[in-house]
Amino acid sequence: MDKLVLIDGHSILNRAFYGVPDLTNSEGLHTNAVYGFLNIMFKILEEEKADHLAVAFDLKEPTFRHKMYDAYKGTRKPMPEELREQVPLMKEVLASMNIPIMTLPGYEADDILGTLAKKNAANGVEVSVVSGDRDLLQLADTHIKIRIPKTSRGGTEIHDYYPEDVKREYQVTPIEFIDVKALMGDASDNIPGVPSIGEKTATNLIVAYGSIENAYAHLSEIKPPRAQKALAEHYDLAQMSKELATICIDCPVEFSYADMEVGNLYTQEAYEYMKRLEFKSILARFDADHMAAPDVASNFQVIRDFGQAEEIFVKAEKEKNLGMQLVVEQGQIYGLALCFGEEAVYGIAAEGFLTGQYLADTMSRLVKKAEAAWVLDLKKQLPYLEVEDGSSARDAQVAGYLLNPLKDTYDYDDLARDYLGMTVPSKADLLGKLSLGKELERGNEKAGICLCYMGYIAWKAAPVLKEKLKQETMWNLFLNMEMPLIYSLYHMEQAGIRVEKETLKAYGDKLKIKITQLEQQIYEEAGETFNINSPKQLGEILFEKMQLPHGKKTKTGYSTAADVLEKLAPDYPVVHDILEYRQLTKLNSTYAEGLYGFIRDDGRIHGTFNQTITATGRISSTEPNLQNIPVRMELGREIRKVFVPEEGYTFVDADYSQIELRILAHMSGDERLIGAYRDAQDIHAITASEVFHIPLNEVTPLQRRNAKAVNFGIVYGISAFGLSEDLSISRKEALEYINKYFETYPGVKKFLDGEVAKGKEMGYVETMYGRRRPIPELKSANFMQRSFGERVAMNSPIQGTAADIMKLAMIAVDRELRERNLKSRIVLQVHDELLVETWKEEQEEVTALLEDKMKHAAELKVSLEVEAHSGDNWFDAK
DNA sequence: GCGATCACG
DNA sequence: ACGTACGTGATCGCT
Repeated sequence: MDKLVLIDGHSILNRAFYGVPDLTNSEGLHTNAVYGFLNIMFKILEEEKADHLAVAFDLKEPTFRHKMYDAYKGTRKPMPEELREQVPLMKEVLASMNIPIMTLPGYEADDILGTLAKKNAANGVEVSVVSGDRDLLQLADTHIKIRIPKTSRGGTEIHDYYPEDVKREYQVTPIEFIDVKALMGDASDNIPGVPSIGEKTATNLIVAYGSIENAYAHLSEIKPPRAQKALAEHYDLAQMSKELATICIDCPVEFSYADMEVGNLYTQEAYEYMKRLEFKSILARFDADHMAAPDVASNFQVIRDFGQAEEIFVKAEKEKNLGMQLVVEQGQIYGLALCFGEEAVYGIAAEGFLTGQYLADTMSRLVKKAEAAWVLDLKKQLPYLEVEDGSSARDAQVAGYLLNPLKDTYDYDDLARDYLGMTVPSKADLLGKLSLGKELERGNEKAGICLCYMGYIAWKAAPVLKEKLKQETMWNLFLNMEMPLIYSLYHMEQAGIRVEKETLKAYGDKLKIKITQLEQQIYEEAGETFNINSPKQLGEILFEKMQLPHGKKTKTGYSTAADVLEKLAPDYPVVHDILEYRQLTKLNSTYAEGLYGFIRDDGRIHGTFNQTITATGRISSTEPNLQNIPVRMELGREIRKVFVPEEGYTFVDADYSQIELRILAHMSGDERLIGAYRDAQDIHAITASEVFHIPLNEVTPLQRRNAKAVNFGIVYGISAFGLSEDLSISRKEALEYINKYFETYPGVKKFLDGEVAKGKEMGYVETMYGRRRPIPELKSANFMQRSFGERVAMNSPIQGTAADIMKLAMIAVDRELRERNLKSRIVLQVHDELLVETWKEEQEEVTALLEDKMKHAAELKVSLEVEAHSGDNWFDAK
């Protein structure tokens, strides 16, 4: 079937500009609109499998509409500079892909689109018109689909309109839609409307009469009288507006169907553009066939012979800088990558005399001899190496994370792209879903190439990463915080935490009994059985069948979130039961059953602590997540009783007291807040006392609660809306609290404003230790995204500095435990808390050590306070 | 694969 | 006017 896609150039560019967070390439060019446009275009081309495509643009010169009406578009808002500069760029990029760009003197893009759409549809072509502008809906027809991209959270979704869809949404046909628009006017195009007729009245009139002309013919019947009078007085205006709003479908545009055929989009020229604009995801579309990338892989050598490997190792021993990579999967070693020059790139497979153990030992030896041995994901390789804290090993992925913590992955192909300007095939490109180790074993050539790339890129990117880290003053952070942390995290993972398997099972069984009871009760109360876990089904039962008053709605239906249900719980027993059911099923599936599956034969859970995930510098925990074990609710908290120390050991748990607020006091330098911490017993009460001007001993529990919420809000990047939600008060009241807080602590206000300003100017904010968080959203033209950026600018330096201090404390504690040859070991880190499995004879020493190292991890203008408790399970040690 | 929900700091 | 508190991960249902 013949298919044609027509794009409204300015409109989509505009959409993309406001929908995509600001992007800038290294030359400082703004690129977000072009990027968004291309993504929409590719998405549609793929969806439609269209073979014909063209993009229409407006010209600057006046059109027939201007001749008709002087003010037409005369007062249109000027385009922001960041967008304006992207228009010519967009055209160049389209031209580089041989996509026709259509303009026509005296006409707008709409007219070109209208003409081509109607003409081609009449010839049996299926036409899609892509625009952000709803005016185009008038073009919808049996064979013309209007496609309007909407930017939503996840990305862009495209809404499609055939005539019946227009009717469903606007109650009128596409042709009638013109009349509606003419009656109500359109400020964005400066089309005048009939005074006092708004969208509702206009729609009603056209639904009733079909057109302005026919409505006028039935003038005397028109209700309300206000509309009747308006139409009578302004009929000529309405008619002119209609002419202005009508898209021309027979303008003299000369593009034939054949002119719009899609050729090869992936030209060398286009490739160069995508590279220059740094559109990585789009570059990925240009497969290897279209690129003339230098063939680095021709130097790669896959080694399976012991003698050859030995010769290489002898050479490698003399090298200062190495790139290496030990391939380990499921406890087995499959190979070693080794690189020390452009022509010294080796992938050594574990085979015959080249055993895994031998390769690992060789790697350990080389790490010891080298000045710097760069690898990817050192922590994963440590179990097989004799490499310790202070070694020459450097992790290129962690370096990549410091340079840009917002990325999802730091694989060798990412590093190659970001720091070497090279497009190399990713592991998935080479092997798909196959495992590298297994393919290496099978002798798959591509696995050898993949292995070589790992070593090569680690080696090649190393000096670039080092230089960038130095330039951005993060080299020290890298070398003295992130690299040592790898070992602390590794030790913690190796240690694992003991979990009483049987007790956990019993806990789960207890939950399951109660769950079954509740389930039955809920079915009875609802009068039918359904899946309580399905928000969709639950919403229908509660808010349709049972007719409970609904609160918020989500995109997909009624919200059944806890905060909504809690409001209903006092009045409806079934809601109360559902809330309890939710709580219990959560505990059972995520914690009881979830954790059970992670208990290894040694009776312990060895989770993974990730160092390159968070935007702020915190670590994260997976498989399982040991940083979100319940504590706030009593029943959930019980689960901590199954986390126990080994025989002869006890738990010592130490956590920082309000570390983030203390950091705020220090970083802001606010004298009053610092003063508050000099004799801080209860910081929230002190805040209440100072903000509300009342003696400390007269602070009511409510005032304290409010002050606490404000303190939290400040750390999160305060907004009146957020605070009002949290406290269930009006926005005005929330704003008053905030203003009072800032009057009391002007230094804090100054600091937070300064961070936002710094973020806007530099594009990033930083922690006390120089860790950066880029905030592209701050430059967004979209209010929501920009506001988010502002909150992030206020929060990240605080949350990130707390993370830094905890990392320093962790490293210090771990080192000290080892240096003193103590048996005790850190088993968990939960952001402001360390849990140490402590040899009973060492309890006193370890407690003192923990307090000392944590308190003195940083010297701030206020003291860092640490609370330590001990117990024979995690519940009791809190 | 994604949204809704809910567990933590 | 816009529509939110900051940072995470696991599970479930559903397309």
